[in-house]
Formats: sequence, C-alpha cells, structure tokens
Amino acid sequence: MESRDDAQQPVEQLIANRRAKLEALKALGHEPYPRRFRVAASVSALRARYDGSGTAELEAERPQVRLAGRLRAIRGHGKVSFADLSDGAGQIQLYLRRSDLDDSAWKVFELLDLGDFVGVEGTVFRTRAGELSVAVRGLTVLAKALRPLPEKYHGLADREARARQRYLDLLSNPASREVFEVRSRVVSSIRRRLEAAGFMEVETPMMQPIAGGAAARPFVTHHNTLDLDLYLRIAPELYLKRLTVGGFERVFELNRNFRNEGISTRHNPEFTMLEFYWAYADYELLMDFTEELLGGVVEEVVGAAKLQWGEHVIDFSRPWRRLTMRDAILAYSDLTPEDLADRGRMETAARALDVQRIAERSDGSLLAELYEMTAEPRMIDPTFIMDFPRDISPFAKSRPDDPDTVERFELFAGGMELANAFTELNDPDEQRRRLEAQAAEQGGQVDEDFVRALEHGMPPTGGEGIGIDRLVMLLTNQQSIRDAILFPQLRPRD
RNA sequence: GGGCCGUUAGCUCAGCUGGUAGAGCAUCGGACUUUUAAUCCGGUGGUCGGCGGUUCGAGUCCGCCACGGCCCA
Repeated sequence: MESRDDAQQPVEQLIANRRAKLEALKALGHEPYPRRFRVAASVSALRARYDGSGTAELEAERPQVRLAGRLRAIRGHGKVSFADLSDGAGQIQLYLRRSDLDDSAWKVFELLDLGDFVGVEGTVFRTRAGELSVAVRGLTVLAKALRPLPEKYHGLADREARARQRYLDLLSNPASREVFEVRSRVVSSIRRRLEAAGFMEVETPMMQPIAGGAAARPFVTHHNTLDLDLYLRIAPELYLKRLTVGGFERVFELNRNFRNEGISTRHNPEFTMLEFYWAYADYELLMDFTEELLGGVVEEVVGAAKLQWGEHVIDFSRPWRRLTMRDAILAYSDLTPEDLADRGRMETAARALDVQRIAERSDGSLLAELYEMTAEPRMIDPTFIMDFPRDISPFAKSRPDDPDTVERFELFAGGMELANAFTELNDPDEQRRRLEAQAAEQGGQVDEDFVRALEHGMPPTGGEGIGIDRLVMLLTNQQSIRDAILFPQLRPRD
C-alpha cells in the first residue's frame, strides 16, 4: 500500500486548484484578502435603480458603478466572458471583454473561481439579449474562496447539511433565505407593535437560581465565584411579574428560553419566546390584543390572511374562534358532558386514547390530555382554547364562577400551541399554596423571593407567552422547527 | 425509548434478482467577442457513512454502530 496522500483526495484536489490560483494572485501582486473596498451601492440597489432603464437610456447616461459581491457563475466565450455577481439578495451580470481590460486585470479574472468575492468598476449597459449588465473595467479580488459551492441549479438538498452548514443553505437556496428574512420581519413587526401599544422591552436573567414559571427540566450550570448552581431559564415569567410589582405596567421580553427536553419537529432545546405583562388587563383583553397583534403581523409580513401550511390552508381572518377546553373536547370527540364529569369515565376515555400514566394524573391533567389527544391536532385555523383546569395552571387566577377552572387560554393554529396566557394570580397566599402543591407533586423549590414580591402587591395583570419559532413555521410553510431556526441543535458529527 | 426509511464523486442524483461504480453540474485542458442552467470536444476525480459477517465474489444480502428524516411513546 502506498502512503496516504491527502492531495490525492478529491475535495483536496479542488482546494489545491484554488490555492494554486491564490498563490498566482499573490505572485501578480494582488492581495487576495484586502481590508476594504468602498462601494456606493449594493448589487440589489443597482438592480433596483437601473432595472427600468432601457438600452438607449443607459447608452446615453453610461452610469459608472462600483460594486462588490460573490461570483456565482462564469460563462466564458474566449475573448469575452460573462459572470454573475451576487450580494446575497440579488445578482447582476458582469461583462468582461479582454480588449477592454489591461493584461493584469484579465489575468486576475482568469484566476477567479466560483464563490470568490470580487470588487468591480464599470459601466451599466444592456446586452443584446436585454440583460442588465456591468461592462467591467477594473477588477479586485476581495476574498478568495478555497472551497467549492453547492451545485448551482439544485442548491443544497441534504437536510442535515443544510442545518449544519446553514451558510451554504442560505447561499444556494433562495427559499431558505426567505424563511429567515420573514423571521426577521416577524420579530421586528412584533417589537414595533408592542412599543406602539406602550410596552417597554426589558431583559431579565437567563441564569436563575430557581428555574420557575413553567414545568420543564432545566439546563444546569455553575457559577464558580459564588459556588452556586444556576439554571438556564425555562421562562422569564417570574421576573417579568416582579417588574409589574416594581411599577413597570407594560413590559415585554423577546428572547431565548431553554428546556432540557426532547428534540422534535416542534421542539428545539433553546427557543424564542415573547412574554409580555400588562397591568390591569385580563385574559379577555389579552385575546383581543393577541388577535390584533398576531393578525396584524400576519397581514403585514405575508400580505394576506390566508396562507398555505403543508396540506392545510390556515385562515387568520379575525375574529378568531374561542372555545372552552371542555367544549373543544365535546366538539372533536364522541365524549359527552357526562363523560367529562366522572373520573372513571374520563380514565376509560384516556385509556382508549393511549394517554400515559393515567392513574397519577389530576382531574385537570386528565382533561388537558383528552383535549390534546382529540381536539388539539384539529385546531388548524387560529383558535383560543379557554378556561383551563386550575391544577395545571399554578400562576393563573380562578374563574369567579368555578374555582377549579382558571382564566387562562392557549392559542392554537396548525394544530400547534402558539401562545399561553392568563389573568395572573396576584394573591400571594394563594400563590404560595399553589407553588407548594406543585413542589410537593413535581419536586423543585418554591421561589420565595417571587412570593415576597407578590406580598408587596402586584396589580391585577394579564400575561402571555408567544412561541416565535412556531409562528415563523406557520408564516413560512415549514413543517419542522429546525427549518425556522438558523442553527438548530444537532448531534455533533465525528 | 420503539418502528420504518435514508447515507454512492465537492453538489444533485442513477445503479434491477450479488459479477471490475455511472450521469449532470463543479473542476482540469482545448475551441468560441453578447451569453445567461451558454454551447462543443477531451480528461481528472470514489475505502459506495463506519465496523464485522455470509459468499469464489458485496454499493447490492445479514448484524452492530454513527448521523439524519418520518411516525409512535
């Protein structure tokens, strides 16, 4: 056996070709990674400016431009060449004629590869075929690419590679780029709407000594100097409520939560959540506000109220349906009001639906399971499910007419939970009892500092959390949360 | 955690009941002064995800492992 020669490996050969050109550029006195190249306008901006200009018009004006971007295609024709220059969002054709360039510039051009960043000076014109182009006079290498791009026509298809090397996915799949542009617009739109409604954005701890505000396993870390275990937050809820105690009457936080649970098409260990708290609001008002907020975002970002999501069309036209959890179960199953009134009959129904650990569940937990198994997957158009059982809602205020039910709703669309909100419990004694009951049942500690804050007085408040990743999934027609997050969690390779 | 499916050239993909691994793009060489998935001619490039097994012979059959996808819990 011969010794292993890496230069003989296929990718290595492609890289070696590019490195040889890199050296040749240096030999010609060209810095392949210069510090700057001033441009007056982006490729996209130039396109926008001259797309409407005809051949004669450009001939008369002869616009001189200076632009930069990545080479995405080269079409050589002997003594003339065409190339496509991209700024990510748009591209423009370059036209290079050997007789228009000095020898050194032509040599530089011959040492370019697909994927290289170049700076260009030239004149805007239209080719015979009518393509808006830049006749190049000067050419500068801005960054030599040493590895090849994915195939130009099909892009990068391998789902794993797309997530692991997102930059290649974004480069070669316009649809993927669009997903994350929409995501950015969604986040921006939400911020603007909340600020317009008088909310103030705040930042509360990501590292918490007690991980409260939700039921989920936390990630643990350790602070050395304090010699203290800290938890990555599973929710900002308890800190945001402390702020309402402190007199900030409308606050929101739009940032990451961390939950140490399974990974699926709808769950990533770190995910983005909007939480907002509104003093003197209740869950009825929050439903109205949610319609206005999210309905407005959908119309602004998608430009329509109806949108395709997989095999479904989701209709965001307002008003959205409001159903109690009980009514939802009754509407989407064969169960009767009598079934839901009797523990034994509920257990029978739960068994038929393959609900796990039935015996250890509270009545409320069982009801919620029945809802999840029957109605939830069929909540395609946005629907508020209201009036949750108290025993699975430790931070929500009871309904005056039924102390076992709380003023809480979740918003569903596409069969997914999008939002969770309630009229916040602000009775400190009741809150302590609920937290103690939860700690006894599920383990964990009571956040005494939070209860103490309530003892100082929290105004009646409505609070809500909205899952941003799932919202983006709906607005971009993605079936997996992984495709709505730039860098989703994956198992490390090798 | 369980079931099913996938992993072949840098990328996108073929490869039938086991018989010396293919195409397109990219790359390299050549032709070409208005092309645009440019075109034409000629090349290079593979431990077929990994390890083990069955077989005269394995990309193909079997087992285990890794990573990913879908479904279930």
